[in-house]
Amino acid sequence: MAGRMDEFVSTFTNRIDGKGRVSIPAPFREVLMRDGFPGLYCSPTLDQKAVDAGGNRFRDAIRQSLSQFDPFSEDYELLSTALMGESEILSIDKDGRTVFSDTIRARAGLTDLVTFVGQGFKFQIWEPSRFAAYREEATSRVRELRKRLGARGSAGVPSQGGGT
Amino acid sequence: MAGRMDEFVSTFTNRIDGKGRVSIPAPFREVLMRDGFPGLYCSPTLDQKAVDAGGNRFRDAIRQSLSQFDPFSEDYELLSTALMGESEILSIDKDGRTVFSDTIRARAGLTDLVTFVGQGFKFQIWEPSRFAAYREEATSRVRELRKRLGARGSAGVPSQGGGT
DNA sequence: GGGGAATTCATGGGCGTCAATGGAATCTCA
DNA sequence: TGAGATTCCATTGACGCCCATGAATTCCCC
Repeated sequence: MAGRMDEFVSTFTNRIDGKGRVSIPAPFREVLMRDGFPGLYCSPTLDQKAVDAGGNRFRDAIRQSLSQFDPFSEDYELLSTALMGESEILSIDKDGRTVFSDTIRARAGLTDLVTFVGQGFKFQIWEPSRFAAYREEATSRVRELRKRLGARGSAGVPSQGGGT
Repeated sequence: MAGRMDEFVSTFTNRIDGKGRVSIPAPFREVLMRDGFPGLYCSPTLDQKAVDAGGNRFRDAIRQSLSQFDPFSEDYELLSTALMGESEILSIDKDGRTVFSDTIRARAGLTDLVTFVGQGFKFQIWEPSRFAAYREEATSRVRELRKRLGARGSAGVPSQGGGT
């Protein structure tokens, strides 16, 4: 897989060892390195049992959305609690591994395997079987969406088979 | 945990010992150190049973928000009384611990555990179970807010499509 | 073109360091 | 002088760092 990428692409599944360590997929490490964030910024995926992660670019997106609120407004309180309070900054060791906190493990329902799903400026962390189910659903929904759009002759949704 | 951060992020819960001492989470100490404030600036959270805390940046934000009011207005009186009058500056010992005043303990309803919630330029001090409830509420309200704004971006970022 | 060497990565284990916590010792002010 | 507070140590458990293994891939040279 060619490097030189500044976005998280593709899906990888790695093992959590006895000490709780997981290797972050090398291509993702490359992106993070390039991004410059000294670690891994993690934030819960609001409507899925998963966790979003990334570097500066991801973090800035969150901060930016907060910045439009008055620092002492109730909205800021709520958002900063939900977004920053629930976020975590994980460190990445010299071997490219990290240790997920209990909170993150619980949130994503992780046991001994983790699936990393590239999503451009961020990636997601899933429990493998849960992700498989989600992907199934997503795929069928896209299929259905295409059918709807196709009926109107739209070129909006590109065709392509299921996936990995 | 990767340092080099200039904002309070994530949530930590520490124990108050028999003498009233609590360790301030190391990452937060790091931020305070960087901020330069010699201690911990504490001010009551206006609409919650909790306490806001931070360094220079936090204190400046309070002043800034006060400055938007006419210094002789009743609003100014009320706010400055609530924000500045009720503020306290706590010291941090060599081991990174502080001792909360009775006022603060009462205001947040603290007993033997404290939860520190990062919120960017400040963090909040909560009694753990009380925070758990608030977090629930915050999360669901953000979810609904996000739905209302119809924002895309599974980053959980409302508006501004935190995308590429 | 093929076989082997060198690389890249994921993974495991041992160990030193640091943070959180508890307790003792010292200090201070009424 | 005594209660509360501040500084100094000690313990323990978590985390970061280094090295080893092994599999899969790439590179290179004959």
